[in-house]
Amino acid sequence: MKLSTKGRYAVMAMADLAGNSTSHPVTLSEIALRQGLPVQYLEQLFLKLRRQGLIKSTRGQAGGYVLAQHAKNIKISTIMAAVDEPIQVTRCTPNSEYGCQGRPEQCVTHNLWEGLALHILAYLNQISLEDLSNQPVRKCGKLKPMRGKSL
Amino acid sequence: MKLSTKGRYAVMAMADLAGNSTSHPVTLSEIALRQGLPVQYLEQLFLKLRRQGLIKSTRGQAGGYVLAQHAKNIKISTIMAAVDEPIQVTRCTPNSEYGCQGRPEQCVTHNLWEGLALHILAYLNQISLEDLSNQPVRKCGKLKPMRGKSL
DNA sequence: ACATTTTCTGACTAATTTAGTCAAGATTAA
DNA sequence: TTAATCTTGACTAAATTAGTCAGAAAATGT
Repeated sequence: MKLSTKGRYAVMAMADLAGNSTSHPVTLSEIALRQGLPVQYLEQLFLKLRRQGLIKSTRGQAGGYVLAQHAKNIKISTIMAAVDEPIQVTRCTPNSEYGCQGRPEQCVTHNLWEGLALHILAYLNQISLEDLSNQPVRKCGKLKPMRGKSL
Repeated sequence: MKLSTKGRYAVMAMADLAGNSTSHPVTLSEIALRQGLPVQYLEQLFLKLRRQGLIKSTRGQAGGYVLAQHAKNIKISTIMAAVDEPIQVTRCTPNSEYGCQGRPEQCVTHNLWEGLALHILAYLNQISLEDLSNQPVRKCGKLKPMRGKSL
């Protein structure tokens, strides 16, 4: 059960954008530098984010990217979906070679995985970019779970 | 965010074992047949499950595998861990090339991913093999979320 | 007009992971 | 002994990941 860099980088970059693009557009190289990510990989991701209407771009000098919506309204789940990071815990399609092709007795675990996927989605859908910015800065590695809307 | 077949197959096979090994050991080929999984792949998985003390094996004729503990006490999270299916949503190690190497300001998303991992683990840790067996049989594809301890 | 900065886009690729297969041995029961 | 079964490591084809490369297009400053 892994999260690929695609999803992780996208959220990192969007969080950066949320915090820094308030007055003027932010360039990819700025973000790449601040977050320590490869620029040319970000280009790919931002293309998708723009096509999904999450960000707006300005070309040329003094250009860059800005959020297309208020940070409060952009959910983590939306970002993940935009860069093709699906929450995929079952391969129970009608045509799959293995799995429960219409054989309900083989499907004991199906509900388990479906439930897990719903669980994850609900979690990511409840947290917005704004929530990320508002949390207290904390050293990496020394993690204590938060109360309430636990990040 | 994907679940690999390793974790999925392991849970499927263990659930099968829980339901069928009450009176006598169950062979891998039986499980493979019932669940529609490749035998030789299951061998690999069962090796790990045995080494982690989740199942017991008997060799020779009439041999096979049995649960080493009561189904009630075997949590899904334990099975996943046993076959090396870690819940990995961050790569925030001290030596990673990208990520937040001691730079706390770059770590806005860290708590998010840690929280997600905890969330997933809690979910998988709350469900036992017995829970899987006790749920009502239901056609694959027609899924309605359950109440209470939602599978 | 021109140079510079920036986004935009598709094609390509090396490394890793996944999802197995293959082959040979060890152990036990009949 | 023979057949069934687990045990184990080595191997591999295919897919995915995580990028890189190259160049076009657009906007801006001089």
